[in-house]
Amino acid sequence: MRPKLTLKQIARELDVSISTVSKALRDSSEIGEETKKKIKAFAKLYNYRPNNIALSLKNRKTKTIGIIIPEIVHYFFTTVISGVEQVANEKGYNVIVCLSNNSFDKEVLNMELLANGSTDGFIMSMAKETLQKEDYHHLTEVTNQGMPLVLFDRVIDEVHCDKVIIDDVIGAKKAVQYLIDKGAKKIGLVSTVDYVSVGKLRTRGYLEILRENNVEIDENLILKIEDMDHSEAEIKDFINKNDLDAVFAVNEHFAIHAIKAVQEKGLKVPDDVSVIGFTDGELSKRFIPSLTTVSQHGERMGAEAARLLIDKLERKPEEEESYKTVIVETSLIERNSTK
Amino acid sequence: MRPKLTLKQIARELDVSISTVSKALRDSSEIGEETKKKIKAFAKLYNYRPNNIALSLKNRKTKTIGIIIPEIVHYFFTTVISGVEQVANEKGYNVIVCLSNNSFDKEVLNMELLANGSTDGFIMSMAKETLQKEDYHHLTEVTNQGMPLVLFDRVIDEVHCDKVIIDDVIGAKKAVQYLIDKGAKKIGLVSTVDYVSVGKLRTRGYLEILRENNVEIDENLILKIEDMDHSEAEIKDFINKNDLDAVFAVNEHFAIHAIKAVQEKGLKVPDDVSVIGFTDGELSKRFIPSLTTVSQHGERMGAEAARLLIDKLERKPEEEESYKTVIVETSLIERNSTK
DNA sequence: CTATTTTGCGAAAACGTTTGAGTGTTGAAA
DNA sequence: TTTCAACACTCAAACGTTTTCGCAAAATAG
Repeated sequence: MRPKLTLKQIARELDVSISTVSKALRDSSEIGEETKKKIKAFAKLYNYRPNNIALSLKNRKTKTIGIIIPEIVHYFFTTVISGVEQVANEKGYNVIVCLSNNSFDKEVLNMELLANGSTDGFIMSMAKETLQKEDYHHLTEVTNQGMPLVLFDRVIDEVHCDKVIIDDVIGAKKAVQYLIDKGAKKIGLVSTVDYVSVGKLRTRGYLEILRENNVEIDENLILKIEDMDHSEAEIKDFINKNDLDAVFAVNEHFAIHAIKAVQEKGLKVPDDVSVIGFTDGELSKRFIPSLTTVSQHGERMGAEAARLLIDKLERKPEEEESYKTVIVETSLIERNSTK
Repeated sequence: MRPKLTLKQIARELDVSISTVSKALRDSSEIGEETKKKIKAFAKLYNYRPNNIALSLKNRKTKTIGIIIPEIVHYFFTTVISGVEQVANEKGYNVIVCLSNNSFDKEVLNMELLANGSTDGFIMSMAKETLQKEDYHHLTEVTNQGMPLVLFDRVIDEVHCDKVIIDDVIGAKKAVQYLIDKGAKKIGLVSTVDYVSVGKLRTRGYLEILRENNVEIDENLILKIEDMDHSEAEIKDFINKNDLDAVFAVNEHFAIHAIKAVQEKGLKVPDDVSVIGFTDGELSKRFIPSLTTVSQHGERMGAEAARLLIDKLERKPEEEESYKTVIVETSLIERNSTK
């Protein structure tokens, strides 16, 4: 076992000072050609690599981006990570992923941990519990310390920072308009409770577009799922009770449960009932019938978020502070669950 | 903007020395009660948190685990990460995730990056390209430096380290035996090329169990997919050419393509043809028909890997070195793609 | 009232790096 | 011969911690 080589060891070995070694390796003009050559050869031979921790301490930056997401076993978030990673690596940044498991406490803990020197900035999507509590002190805390923060997907107005979101309202409108255009009259909505901002916004899009098309709004056609664990039963019940032409579900999960429920009711998708989901994940592509969905382009969101964060990190201090909100367009992907 | 508080600043503010502050906060008996109280109150008021980077440098350990995986947009890997995360956090460790995108170069780069002080050890699954190249110098490099490494899923014998694998052979045998028990005579295999070790092992299980049951092996019933991008067409062709009772696919992806192909051929799953997959992902659960699969228990694998790694990290230096290979049992999950 | 112990605190080194300032030697110009 | 610049290098401080050691002053013992 050979421990890591340090400048000090090289210096001792070659009988020069530590600074000489450092300067030689950084090709400083202060050091003579002979010495440089010797030191570089030695460093190469023994595969010297500077210690990142020491560099971070010295430079007071880590070249690392922290991502905090509610859960990783979730297609959308992994595509976002993928997008962040690509841009980050391109620009010489590293990525740390932490999970909040949708818990407020763990989110706070993770932020504090990473904020104490581990990362230069944050990209995050807020935990459900945090949204419920409306306690954002940990976010303002880090921004007050001068650490840039980019929020994506689940964002809130109260926190001042860069944001990357999709046009949830427009996305929902696109979907429902599409159903209306196909002749649907009774369009059901399967959404989440309102403190989940995406649920709220998509619901708004649904309501707005119905109004714009002069379709009367029937509260009975709107289902708001509180508890994910019982979503299947609730959706089944909802589908059975109502006689729908079409269903707009705010996520994949709800969409396929709706399809199952329709099929179990003895009806066909898309012949009797059309179903549209939100989020373009594995399931949507592979399910049979494959799902027509509003695609969120997670990878693009991640890339945008990374770009925003790195811009902030590399901004000259004299430049003026300003916060942007980037809206990544959604697109409707037609597949076989609608006709 | 208020920058992070340091010991030095507290010391200056309260007119004591840095060491006094440090000791007071660590509740050393060297410091008088009065002074301790004063310093602690100040630190609490201004929310002092020690700088992790400085601590890492001082202690020469980071309390961070690096995970390197081929891709993150992949259910199995995310479950593993989830498992690692749980155990790591329990034991006070942080997790850094890096992606190799199945590229050898990126894998090497990531390892070097993380090895230079960022992490105390590695948990990884090797990139496909690395397996092809059979170049493991980056792995031996880090282990030589005394950094513990735990390999999971895609492992190789040449590297000496802890490993977490599933009993691929036994898993495959379980699946195929199940098909035989159900009366299948002509059982097709959809596998990968042999340098992907899991493909090789699952193929071996298939062959062994056929032999044990005195079923003659027909090479025509074995398909080895080289190029994932053309897997769909290849599988379709394979299904059309052969008149099978059942199909054993080495992953979800292949399994659902097999189901599609069977259906497009005008046959029914599971009535005419049974299909079993490997890996229990979202697709398997939600596909219709839902897939009977061999579950890999990714979360359990991640947890085991984390435990092995942390054991190594916290091992006293005098304890003897030894490498374990933990085999996580697979289990057959019966769903609707077999009868 | 001296001698010794205890108490309370500070100085300094260390982790590995970078960098501005300082130093000694050489060689050439004045 | 003096002066000065150029060269090639070293010193030391800094980043934020922890920890060993040393040293006063106060408290106790004799």
